[in-house]
Amino acid sequence: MAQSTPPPWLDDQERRTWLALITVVTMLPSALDAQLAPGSDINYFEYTVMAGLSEQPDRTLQMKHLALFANGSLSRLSHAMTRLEQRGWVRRGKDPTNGRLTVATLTDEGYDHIVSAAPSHVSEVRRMVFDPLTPAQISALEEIASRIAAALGAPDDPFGPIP
Amino acid sequence: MAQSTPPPWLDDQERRTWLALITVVTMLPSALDAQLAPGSDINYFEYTVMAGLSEQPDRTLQMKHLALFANGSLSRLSHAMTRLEQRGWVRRGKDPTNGRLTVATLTDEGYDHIVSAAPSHVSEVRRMVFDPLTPAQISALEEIASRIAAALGAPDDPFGPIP
DNA sequence: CTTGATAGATTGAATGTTCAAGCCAGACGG
DNA sequence: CCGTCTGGCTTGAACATTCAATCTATCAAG
Repeated sequence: MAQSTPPPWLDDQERRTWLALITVVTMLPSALDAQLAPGSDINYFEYTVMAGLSEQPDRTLQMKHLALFANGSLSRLSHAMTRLEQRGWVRRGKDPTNGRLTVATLTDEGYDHIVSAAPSHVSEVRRMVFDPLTPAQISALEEIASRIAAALGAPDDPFGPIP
Repeated sequence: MAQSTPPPWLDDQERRTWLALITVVTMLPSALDAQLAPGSDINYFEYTVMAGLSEQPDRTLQMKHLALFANGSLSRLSHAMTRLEQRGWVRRGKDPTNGRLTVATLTDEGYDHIVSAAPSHVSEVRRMVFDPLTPAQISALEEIASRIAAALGAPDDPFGPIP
């Protein structure tokens, strides 16, 4: 009985799709950084961190959950926090209820800064991603990206279980 | 007459889509690197460079075109070539017909190496991207990613005009 | 010719990310 | 209690990428 072995190479359709996807995957991050840096002096990862905090009660979140939300390692977040802390946009402190947890807080200055950075950032996202797509394609993209994200091992809820 | 101003914020649907897309965009590169590094000692960018060369006549291409194909800057490529050259997988030389062009060539050792790295790489791409999707979704993704890539300013033909 | 301008490519310094090691507080078992 | 273990976080060094400066070969103009 012939074992059905997984098809080894990509066919033409898959090849074209892969090429287009990988182009987006490599160009989108630099495009986001390029838009944020001139006016706001932050990169996209730092933007995500601050935006994540701004939506939390007390604009505060534990490092671990923040890292998960921003799709980054704890180490990367820690370094980023050091930079943001030096600029006074963010603050770290021990969780009073549990001394081994660290919580990150967005300062007022940080809040002002992210609020001023947001509009042009959002409109750039819109221009690059949503404007070129039809409503049906946007809906299709949600499902497609979710499936790939799942195959990559992404957690279902970006904030994870917050006890 | 009310000017139709561009909608400032993302609605729920767009938000979910953006979240899923950005998760893919941030996780896919590290997943590709993680798969390649252990067995092959290269990152995805270096893989793309060598794979691109392997498909050219004489396994040779000019630096500029190679950079375009690999979605990277000339500087990034130059640094990568230095690393690959030190391992003997690639070679640089001046184009005899035009002394200010540099051509990159994949060596036999480089060819062997990329050939041995390819199967597991491709099957990982398949597992992460194509297996989770239906044929209709793959086809939709091609169009969607192409449109976004165009909005990001990607050239139509990844090899560009090669004179 | 000679000069200037420009495209292709390289280089080194600055910046950001990853990786591995280490630190500290609390939980757990004796 | 006391020691060990573990999870959360930080740190510094190694590595890759970006950015700006530089170099070189060609081309165009005078």
